[in-house]
Amino acid sequence: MSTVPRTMRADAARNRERVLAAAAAVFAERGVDGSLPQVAARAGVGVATIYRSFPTKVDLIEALLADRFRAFADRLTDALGANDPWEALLDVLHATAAAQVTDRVFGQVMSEAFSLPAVRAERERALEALQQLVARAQAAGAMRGDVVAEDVIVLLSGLAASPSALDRRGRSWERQLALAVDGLRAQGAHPLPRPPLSRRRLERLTAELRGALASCRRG
Amino acid sequence: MSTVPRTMRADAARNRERVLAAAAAVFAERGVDGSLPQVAARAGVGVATIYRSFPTKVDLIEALLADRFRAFADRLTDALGANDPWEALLDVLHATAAAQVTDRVFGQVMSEAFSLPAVRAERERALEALQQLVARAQAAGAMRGDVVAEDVIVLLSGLAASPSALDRRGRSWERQLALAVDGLRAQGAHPLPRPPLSRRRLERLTAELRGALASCRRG
DNA sequence: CATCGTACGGAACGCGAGTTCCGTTTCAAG
DNA sequence: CTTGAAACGGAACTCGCGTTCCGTACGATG
Repeated sequence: MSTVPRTMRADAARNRERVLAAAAAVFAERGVDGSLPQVAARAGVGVATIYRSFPTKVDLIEALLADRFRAFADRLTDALGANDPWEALLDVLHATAAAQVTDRVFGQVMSEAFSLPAVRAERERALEALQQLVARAQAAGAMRGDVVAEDVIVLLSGLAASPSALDRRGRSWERQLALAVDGLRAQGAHPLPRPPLSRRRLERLTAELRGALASCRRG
Repeated sequence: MSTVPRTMRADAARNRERVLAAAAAVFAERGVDGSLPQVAARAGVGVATIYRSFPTKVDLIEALLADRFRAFADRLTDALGANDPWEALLDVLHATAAAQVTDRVFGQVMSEAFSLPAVRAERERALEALQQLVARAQAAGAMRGDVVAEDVIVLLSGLAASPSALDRRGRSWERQLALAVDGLRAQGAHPLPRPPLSRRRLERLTAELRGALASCRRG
């Protein structure tokens, strides 16, 4: 009867990192449509090696997304300590949009995989910080009073999915963000029709938006 | 030597219409991810029958999209005759967003396939009418002066790709549209960074956005 | 250095897509 | 009604995906 080794073998650990790095690059460029053969080739590894660390493609993507959502939540939490909550919110929106443009899979996840189990904890943390930040920006009089955190999430999702998100060089997503931000200001706001998407409904809708990840689970 | 028949056979014409109707339904619901087996089943027809009218899947989709873009261009052209250009623009935006929510493939095409050859003519017509309408709304003082027609297209694309577009029942896309529209008003506008996407670059970016249609061409 | 078992790469599997082939059916002209 | 061509449906082909299998190689232990 052999003892169970407590640590991974050296080559296994090394390959796990290689796979993660390659996956980050491939999914950043191609989004969830990036394929495991592509990841394996980029990592200089066989496909089966991926499966030794990640049971399915979705697990691999979730591992990457957890990081992105954690950074998002961290930015929001940090912003809560700022003097000017509105300006702090704008900074977070800019930084997050920039991350979405750089990382296509993160841009997609905002609208597609918002409900992935692995990112649930970070998503909750992010939403709660965002709610507080929105409330403070509204209390400061800079932000219109009739928007909620979910509206901001939907806004970011749309921004990431629009053509301007692909314009890395021209950065025209900054222009679209500025346009959208002007719609969030208290100054000159017109009443909004319809109630906002509830958090629960937002999760349900994002779960069915685009079949890419869902069909992975099926197959 | 036989004479070439000038008209289609009766059953062929009937099946062509059935295929178009089924394709409209399937692609409206599933977007470009709808499959030809689904269309064939819905039309009560074999897959090969589709290919007798449409050489490839993309040709079938383009046939549907030409209609949608024509309606878009028509709405814009009609709006040019209105008394209040700003209100007329808002009506067009609302009607178009509603069409995108109802027809998922039309929503996707705004952001994915703006550059399809078959819709080129209608797209040009739509853009030119939109440019005029924007100019008039700006001249009337209701619309901010630093936006261009391409900004509006990008805005619609983002709206169609956001989770709120799936909320058919709650119609929360109307809320997001109202939010975006407030960003287009002259009142309280803040200067925009970056130049807008040029029409050419917009076409190029939408051509590569999401590989769904592009990969059809490849395969 | 020997050896045991973990981790390896690449071939193979199943699936569903878009597309094509082919024997059969159906339309319509004579 | 006959008959030839056009159109039919569904099987079959190719492709790439996610996933699994298996003989081989190599890192860790004594």
